Amino acid sequence: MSEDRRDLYYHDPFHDDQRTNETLFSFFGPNSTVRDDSSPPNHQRFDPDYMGPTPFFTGSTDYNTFGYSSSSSQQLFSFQDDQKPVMDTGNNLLGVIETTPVTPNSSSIRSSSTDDEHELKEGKKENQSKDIAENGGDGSKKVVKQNKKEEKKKREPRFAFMTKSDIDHLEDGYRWRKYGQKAVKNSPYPRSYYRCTTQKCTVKKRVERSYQDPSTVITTYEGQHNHHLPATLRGSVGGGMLYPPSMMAAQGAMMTMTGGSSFPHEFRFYNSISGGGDGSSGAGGGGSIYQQTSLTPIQQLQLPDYGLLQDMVPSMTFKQEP
DNA sequence: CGGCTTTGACCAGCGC
DNA sequence: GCGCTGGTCAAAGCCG
Repeated sequence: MSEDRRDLYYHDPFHDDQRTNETLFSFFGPNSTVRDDSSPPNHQRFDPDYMGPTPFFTGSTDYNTFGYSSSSSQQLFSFQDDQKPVMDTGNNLLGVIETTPVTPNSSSIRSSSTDDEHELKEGKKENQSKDIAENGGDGSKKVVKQNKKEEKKKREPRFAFMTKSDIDHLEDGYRWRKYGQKAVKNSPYPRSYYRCTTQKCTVKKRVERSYQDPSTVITTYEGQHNHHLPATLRGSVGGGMLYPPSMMAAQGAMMTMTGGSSFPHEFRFYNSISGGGDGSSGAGGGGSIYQQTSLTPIQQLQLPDYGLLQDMVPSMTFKQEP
């Protein structure tokens, strides 16, 4: 990994409070004023029935809803166009969603180029393994290499999500299996690798804590779920549970980046007000109560090519700051 | 006992 | 070509 890469990732001061708050973060719709309680009827979309056969990440719902299961109150997310060159940070769209309870000073934003090439490796490696397996173990290396190159072009949609949380692995309604952990260069915090436990679901996520802001957890989702939420978790959803922003936002991101159905022109945030609990057992206890909270788009950063973004996400309207 | 985490080893890409 | 780094594998152990 080059220093440049890391710089791209960490360069923007995560706690830069000096940025304008006026920048329109158009993910939230043309008028960009994130909706609040005066929400449309479908704001009960946490109802598993509402979710219906459409899992998060599949991009068939009309818009996103956030749930939140941790004590954190702020999220930062970025969309990444995996069809673009690795170093093209211009394809990263970032924003901060700040909920009402959060301290205003904590608003921040950063560039998150993340490591596109890593997912290339992932894809290649995974496919390589598959190829080997399918070829009887010592299959043709040529075939493997060829497939590598082919795979290099294919990338799963990714969505980086930053959350202020004491909890590393936020509940998001899906079941994950940790398959690796690596120390991250220049960071005291390791990066954990998770895979969706559902068979044939290739969604992965990386979770790491920002070394610059240990209170911030960076979650990167990769791929799209091809299944429903786990029944047990879904059940708890109906019981007043919520999904943390990670998944909800990611879902919206996926919808967007993959050119799925209409992009949510509003984000709704459900803020946990669980009664004194740690809030981390979002999918489990069912004791948490979620309060709908309006979101305020804070700012956008590094959107050098709005035309490109528009192409990427035709269902959205991007506005450039003067 | 099944599912999950841990952890060291291995592999591949990239920069020098 | 070599070393560094990130990502994955897989065996071992843990836990409910």
